[in-house]
Amino acid sequence: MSADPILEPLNTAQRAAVTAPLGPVLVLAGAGSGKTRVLTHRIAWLIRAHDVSPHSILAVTFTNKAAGEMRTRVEGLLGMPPGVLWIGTFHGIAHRLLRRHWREAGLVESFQILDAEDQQRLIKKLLKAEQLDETRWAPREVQWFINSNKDEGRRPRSLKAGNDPTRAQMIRLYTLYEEACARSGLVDFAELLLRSFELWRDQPAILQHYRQRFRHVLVDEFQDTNTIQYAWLKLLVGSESCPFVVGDDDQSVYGWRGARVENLQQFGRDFPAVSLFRLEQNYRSTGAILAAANGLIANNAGRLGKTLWTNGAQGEPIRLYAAFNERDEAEFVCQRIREHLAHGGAHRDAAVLYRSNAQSRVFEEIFLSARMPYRVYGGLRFFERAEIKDALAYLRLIVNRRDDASFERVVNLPTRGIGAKSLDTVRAAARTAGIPLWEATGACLGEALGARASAAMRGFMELIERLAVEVAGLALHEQVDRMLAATGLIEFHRRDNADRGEARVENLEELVSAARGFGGERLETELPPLEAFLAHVTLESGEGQADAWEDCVQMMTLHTAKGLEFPIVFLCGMEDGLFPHQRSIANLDGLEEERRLCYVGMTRAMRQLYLTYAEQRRLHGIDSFSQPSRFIKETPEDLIEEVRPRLQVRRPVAPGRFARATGAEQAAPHRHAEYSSARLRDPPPAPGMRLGARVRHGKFGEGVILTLEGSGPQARVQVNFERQGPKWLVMQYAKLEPL
DNA sequence: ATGATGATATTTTTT
DNA sequence: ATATCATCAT
Repeated sequence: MSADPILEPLNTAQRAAVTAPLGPVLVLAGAGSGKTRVLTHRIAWLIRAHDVSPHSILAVTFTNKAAGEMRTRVEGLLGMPPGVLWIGTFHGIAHRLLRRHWREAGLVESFQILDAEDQQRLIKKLLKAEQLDETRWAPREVQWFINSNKDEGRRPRSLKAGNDPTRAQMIRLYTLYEEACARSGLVDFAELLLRSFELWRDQPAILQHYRQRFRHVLVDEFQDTNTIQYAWLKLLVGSESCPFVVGDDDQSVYGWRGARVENLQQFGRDFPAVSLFRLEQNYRSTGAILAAANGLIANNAGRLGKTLWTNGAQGEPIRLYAAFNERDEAEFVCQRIREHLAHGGAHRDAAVLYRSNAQSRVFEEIFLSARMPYRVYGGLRFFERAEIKDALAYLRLIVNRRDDASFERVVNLPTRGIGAKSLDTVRAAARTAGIPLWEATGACLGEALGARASAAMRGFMELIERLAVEVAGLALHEQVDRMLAATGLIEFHRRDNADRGEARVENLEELVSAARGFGGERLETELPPLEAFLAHVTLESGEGQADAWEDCVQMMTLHTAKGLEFPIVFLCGMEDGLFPHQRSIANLDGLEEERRLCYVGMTRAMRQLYLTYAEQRRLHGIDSFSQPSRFIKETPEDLIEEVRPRLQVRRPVAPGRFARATGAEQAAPHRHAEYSSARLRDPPPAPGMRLGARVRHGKFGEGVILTLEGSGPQARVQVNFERQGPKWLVMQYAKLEPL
């Protein structure tokens, strides 16, 4: 047993979980405790020790990356491809089911997947058709209403408006949206899950089949499951199968998009026979980093309880840097990375983590001028680029003429003389007849449409029909290539003389390469290559930037960093209002989720952890002062070493105070001591600016003065705004108006 | 059909 | 500050 590659590399707790008796298992796995390892070794163990057929194992993850990693690692353990074993994301697996059982699920065979952007466009179209004001009915909110109801398993008919007219309208829009999707053969992300749940719920024979097949269901990141995902799992598992779920309540950071941490506790109630395991030994971080993270997360109530520990060294203290402003912050980080490089380190060892994407800008500027190579994660991905989506829309029309979203997108792209009026005619016809735009257009030709418009429309329809015929039987990349030529998309962008045109042509050419490289292996349901490709690109829209493996400083949001690790981590923008974010500060749940996010950030660090904040930060064009993040104060003080204590000289308060500061203050690392010592005895810096006075700000609206510091134009003032909460402002720039 | 203008919002993101 | 987006004018 000692040379056993499956059990030998595991510690006691991991081994206990992997070899747990066949039955429901819940593994609470702390950050860096070998979560994926337990999952993959469990799969290998089932196959080897229990002679379980890979055919009867289903492993579910949230991201394609995690699914891919799991597949590779299982393959490595078994020394062969796991073949029939199903490993995939919730959405990927739901999609697979719907392709197989499209008829029973009430879909059309060639249904296409709508991504978030497509969905919003469709909603906007609906609002316009309904002549609803977009300021009253924000598309984002309609979208949120629809998606969150789907995530909770609710169809429009099961919703009650009560006496709420707003809600009634929302429900109506949800209904209209569903009808539009059905007409067009479109399925959004949430629909994939809900629809496959309903498929099982309403088709006992099909459910029975999968229940019998998947005797072992493994789930990663269980704390991120939403209501419908959990219901789906429960339905599948029934009373016969063995669910093996792994999660960490302390890393639940997706509550805002429907994830239910409570599912962890619920699992215990739904499966009373559960075996519970805790993985608390951490293999990633130093003792100091773990102690800091543990100390911070201890401030959350209602945890399942878990304390990470390590056999390793205590390591270096957590470093705290109080920057003068956001540029100083970025320069400090840059400097520290340089030192790391000077000691022989690599760029990629360092990660800059922040709460919101906007923060990356300053770092980019500073890094650029310092010639520090970096890579920003997140942002637009390849298949989300406008020109790529245009091209895909053509391909989707070739596959499914009823796809209204795609029709609208490209009917006049490149421009072929089909104007808004003609389209309105067609839309009206489609709406009254309840048919797709494509059909409606056919009916309008020569009748409702004038001669010119008819000719243009006919040209468009013939183009699609001709392409569909021409392209049939060609290799996938030739299909794409032919389409690009025939539609004139390439030509269209080539004519765009602005330099973005060139980039777009390149991207379109890249799309052809992507098609050439598309294996289409997966998906047992033998989808035709083009349709498989289209599903693939919306479900796995690919990495943000191609050169992922160059030696660059890594920059990303805290959310994106979840699941990753780096030797050196900089947690930046540690300011109240930014992190925890202003919008989360008000309620306890929101604040606790932010705290977990901070915990996630800290536990990404292997050797060194830096916390930085800026005393003054320009955000949305205005400078404001903020307090250091409460998360800094919640981190045990003895673990923190201030890199450079604040120098009074750098603070633009009253001019008279400038003379004092000398380097001598370096020796006194008194944390935060001077923060709260506001000097309230100063005279009011401007007429009407007193404590408690009401003021108006151009951007923030009205508020009440809480604190005044300093005098003259350099004075700072803290105002509690009705809408945005408390803010520090510089009097000189704030242009406050007394009320 | 294209570009200028002005209003508006600006946490986090996968699929 | 800045990006996006709708509306309007050319």
